[in-house]
Amino acid sequence: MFGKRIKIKELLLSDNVNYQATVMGWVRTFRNNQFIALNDGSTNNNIQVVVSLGSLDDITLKRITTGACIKATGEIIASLGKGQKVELNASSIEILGDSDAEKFPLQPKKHSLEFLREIAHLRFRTNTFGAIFRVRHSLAFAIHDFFNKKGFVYLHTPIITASDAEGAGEMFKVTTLPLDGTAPRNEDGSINFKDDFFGRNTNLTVSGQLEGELAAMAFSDIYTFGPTFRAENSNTTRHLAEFWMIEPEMAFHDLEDNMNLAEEFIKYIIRYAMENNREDLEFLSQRLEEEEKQKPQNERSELGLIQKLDFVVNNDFERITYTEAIDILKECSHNKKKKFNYLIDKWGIDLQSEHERYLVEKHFKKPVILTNYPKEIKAFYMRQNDDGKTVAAMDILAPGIGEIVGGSQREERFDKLTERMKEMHIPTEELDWYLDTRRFGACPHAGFGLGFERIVQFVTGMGNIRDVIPFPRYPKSASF
RNA sequence: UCCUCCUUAGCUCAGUUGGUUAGAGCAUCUGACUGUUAAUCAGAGGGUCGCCCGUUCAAGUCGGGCAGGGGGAGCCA
Repeated sequence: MFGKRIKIKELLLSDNVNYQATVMGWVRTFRNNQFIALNDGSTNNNIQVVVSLGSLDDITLKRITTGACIKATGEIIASLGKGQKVELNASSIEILGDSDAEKFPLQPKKHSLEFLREIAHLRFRTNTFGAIFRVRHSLAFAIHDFFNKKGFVYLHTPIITASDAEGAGEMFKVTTLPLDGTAPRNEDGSINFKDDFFGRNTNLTVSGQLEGELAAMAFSDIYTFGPTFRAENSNTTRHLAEFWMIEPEMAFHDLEDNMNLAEEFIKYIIRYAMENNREDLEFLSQRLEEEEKQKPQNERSELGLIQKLDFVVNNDFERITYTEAIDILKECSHNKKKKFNYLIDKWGIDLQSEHERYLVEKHFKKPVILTNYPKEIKAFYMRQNDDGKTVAAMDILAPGIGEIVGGSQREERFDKLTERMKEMHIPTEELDWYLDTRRFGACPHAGFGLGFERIVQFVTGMGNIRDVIPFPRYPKSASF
């Protein structure tokens, strides 16, 4: 049996000393030919492995380099130095994997996030990315935990879909037809998919919502949590071509129920990370603080990362309607002084990110839930309000990130839904299976979608979404 | 896709009005030292200045194009 070792997290958690232990991990630094800072990914903290002078031959000593993988056995003792409570006094050290110091790109120094993105396969071995991906794990776990406790069914919606009418964005095509121009064609010149693998045009999913609604009409409460694909040419710090999305769908919920659940959900998963990843968040908080010091005073955020999360968890989100938001924006001095690139003049326009940021970061200084948008700027499936102008939509806007959740009460009335689909040129025949939910036992229901990487960004304080997913996919980039 | 900035050693960056042999810190290698905390000290190696074209007696430096990257915008989660 090889794996008989103690994880560094467990070892550091206890103050016990004077016992034999074996640790395995990767060398972060090797100081003084004597002190190894060893990390195994279980925690951001390293165990100090002490090699007593003359106890190792020179050849082995030379192989203890940054990045090398080693197994160390010895006695855990109270540290003779400052900076750590306990350390391992090595009686034997075995090199499990060498790491050529001249070639290993990670050095015991600060690297830029841009450089680390180019070596994403190795960046897990840094403090920052170790912390990020442990937090990401905790958030993912907390999501399942939250819904499971509430009796939701975890639904796996298809990744390959035949419908391209979801309207959520450009889609990636899925096909086994040849790309050399010899694919079969219809008379009008378009590709004939009859002989394609699925016998029809298929794409990667942009949302599992429509399928989620089908299941909610049987289980009452379901959620999806899986990868989603958008072929948009988006080059920003908050968009990916492949990202993970959480989409709960609840029967017997109206817009208010929906908002309540979304707010409770966000607070739950943040709280979970704060309770289970304290050290990682403290590290990330410190990292952010140092990054902020580079910025001019007026651009720095008022709260530190942990303070910000504390605040979000302990305060109610602000809830206002689209109409109220327009009034606030129209009357604010920022608008009157013409400081917006897009000035707010009339009801009905879509809010730009500068407006959302103003509301969240300047006006309310907390997460904001915006409701009841004009129907013209929202999707076909959102429930029409009695005013004939708005739909029961809600977006949750978070400081620094912008839109983090988009949701709505769904239009359960068959006639209203099909009418709206026709107005918006959504082919009803292609979504006939979806309309069956309205034909057979329809009920008021609601749901929302939450971009997983966006919440990971929010909790870790990372500015670029490409740094919170292990191997980011975006235009012109699909390495690893 | 649009706007804008950037690209010089393995990494982070200096490099003056265009002018002789392009620098620093860290990393790496060699040696010294040994209870260090990104150890310290001494020495050494390391460059097609992103690529192509142009202006000029002369280009890391000026102009154009291309590529890659950052930030912002749009689309959205």
